[in-house]
Amino acid sequence: MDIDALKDLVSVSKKDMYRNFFHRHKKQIRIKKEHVAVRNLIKITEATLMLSNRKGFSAMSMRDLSAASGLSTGALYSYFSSKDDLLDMIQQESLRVAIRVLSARIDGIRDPQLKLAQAIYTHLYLSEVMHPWFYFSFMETKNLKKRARRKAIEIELRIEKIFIDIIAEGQEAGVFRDVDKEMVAGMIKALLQDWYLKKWKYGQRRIPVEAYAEFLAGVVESYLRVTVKTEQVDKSWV
Amino acid sequence: MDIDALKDLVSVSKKDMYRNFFHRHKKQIRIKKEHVAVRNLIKITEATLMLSNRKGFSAMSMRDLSAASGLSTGALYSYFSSKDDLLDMIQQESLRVAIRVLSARIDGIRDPQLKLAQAIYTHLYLSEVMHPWFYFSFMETKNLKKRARRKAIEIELRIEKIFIDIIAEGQEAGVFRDVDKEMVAGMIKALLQDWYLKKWKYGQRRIPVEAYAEFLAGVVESYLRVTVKTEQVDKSWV
DNA sequence: GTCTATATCTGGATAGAC
DNA sequence: GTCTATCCAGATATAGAC
Repeated sequence: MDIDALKDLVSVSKKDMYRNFFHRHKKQIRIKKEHVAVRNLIKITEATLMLSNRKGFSAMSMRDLSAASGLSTGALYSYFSSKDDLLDMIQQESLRVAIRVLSARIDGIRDPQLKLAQAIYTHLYLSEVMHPWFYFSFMETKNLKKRARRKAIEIELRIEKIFIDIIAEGQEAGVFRDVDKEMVAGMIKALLQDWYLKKWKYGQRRIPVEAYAEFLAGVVESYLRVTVKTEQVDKSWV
Repeated sequence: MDIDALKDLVSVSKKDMYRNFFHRHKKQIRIKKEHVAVRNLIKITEATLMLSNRKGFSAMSMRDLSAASGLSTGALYSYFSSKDDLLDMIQQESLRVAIRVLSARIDGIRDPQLKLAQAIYTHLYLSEVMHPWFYFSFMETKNLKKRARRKAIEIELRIEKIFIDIIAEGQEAGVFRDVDKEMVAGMIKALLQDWYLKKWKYGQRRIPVEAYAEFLAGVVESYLRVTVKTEQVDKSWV
C-alpha cells in the first residue's frame, strides 16, 4: 500500500487539514485571505517540523525558520505571536487530528476484536501519514508551557482511554480475558509510539507499516484471547 | 522494594560510577584531584539532568547550570570544553553503564527463560535507579552532533542485540516459539522504554516498578511460550 | 581550582518602508 | 502582506585576579 492509499484510508487531506488549522487559529493570525494564509501555514509548519525533528524546536532559530520557509522573520510573526505560540499551535493540531480520525474510524463498530484491530491499524497508518507531526508532538510536549502541557497530557490520556474502553467492552462481552485493561492499553500505546519514534530502525530493517500493524495486532489479540491460560513465571531468583 | 535495594540489585554505586566517569574523561577535564573532580562532576551532572529533563538541554543556559550546580560558569569550563561536549559525556556514560550492568547480570545464565526475565528485570530496575539518565539519553540523542549520534545509535542497537540473542538461544533450545526475534526484541525494548518515558503516568496510577516488571515479563513469556497457538486475525475490513 | 568580569555573538521580536 | 533593518536581552566562552 502506498502513501496515498494510506491517506485515503485515514481520510486526511493536506488542504483540508490546513484550512481547519487556519480557521481554528484565526484570532491570532493577522492574515485574512484564506488562500494566502493556508499556503504560508503549510510552508511554516513543514519547515518547523523538518527543523525541529532534526535538532529540536528550541535549537531552531527564527532565522533558520525564515530561511527554510521562505518567509522573512517579520512575516512569520503575522502567523503567530511568539515562538512558543507556534509550538502550541502545531502540538495542539496534531493531537486534535489524531483523536478526530481515530474516533471517526472506530465509531459504530460493534465487535470488540474488530474495533481494537481497527484502532490499532488506524493509529499506525495515521502516524505514518503524519509522521513528522507525531514525532514532533511526542518530543516537544515537555517543552510546552505549563498550561499547554497539561492540556496535551490530557488529550494523550483521552487517546489511551479509547483503547481502555474497547478492552473493557471486550471483557464485558466475554471475548477478552480479565487482565488489567489500563496496563494493556498502555502497552498498546507504547508499541504504537515505537513505530513513529523509531522509524529509522524499522526503515533500516525494511519493515513496512502493514507488517508492523499485523505483528502488533497479533500480539495484542493473542494476549487478550480468552482461551490462553497464564502461568506464573518463576521469579525466585529475584 | 525500596530504591536502595534496587541499587544493590543492579550494583550501581554513585561514587564508583562518577569515579569511572572522571577517569574516562580525564583528558578533557582540567581538574587533577580526583575527589574534587568527582564532587563537582556529581553536582554538574545532576544539575544538567534536572534542568534538561525539565525543559530540554538546548533550552538550558550555562547560567542556569551555574546557578543549579553551584559552580561559576568559568569553573564549569574546566570540566568540559563546550556545551555540546557536556551533552556527549553524559549521553555516553549512561549507555555505557546500561550495557555494562545488563551484560554482567545475565552473564552465565543458561536457561533462556530465566535469562530473558533477568534482562527485563535488570533493565527496568536500572532505569528506575538511573531514571534521569535514561530519560535524558532518549530525549537528547537527536541533538547530538553527527558522529556522537551515530555512536549512540550503535550502542542502542547493541542493547537490543542482547535481547535478540537471548530469544535466538531460546528458539534453538526449543523453549521459545519460532517468531520474528527482531520484532519481539523491538517490542520488549519499546516496553522497557515506556517505563522511564512515562514515569509520571505510572506514578499517577500507583504502579510500582515490580508490578510493571511482572506484567512485562508475563506478556513476553506468554507470547514466546511454545504451547500457545496463533490464529489469524480477520483483517478483511482493511 | 574557582571566581568575577567581560568580550563577542546570536537569539527573539518589532518598527516602519514598500 | 511582506520585507529590511535593527533593538537589546541573553547566549557561550574566555581572561585574568585571587
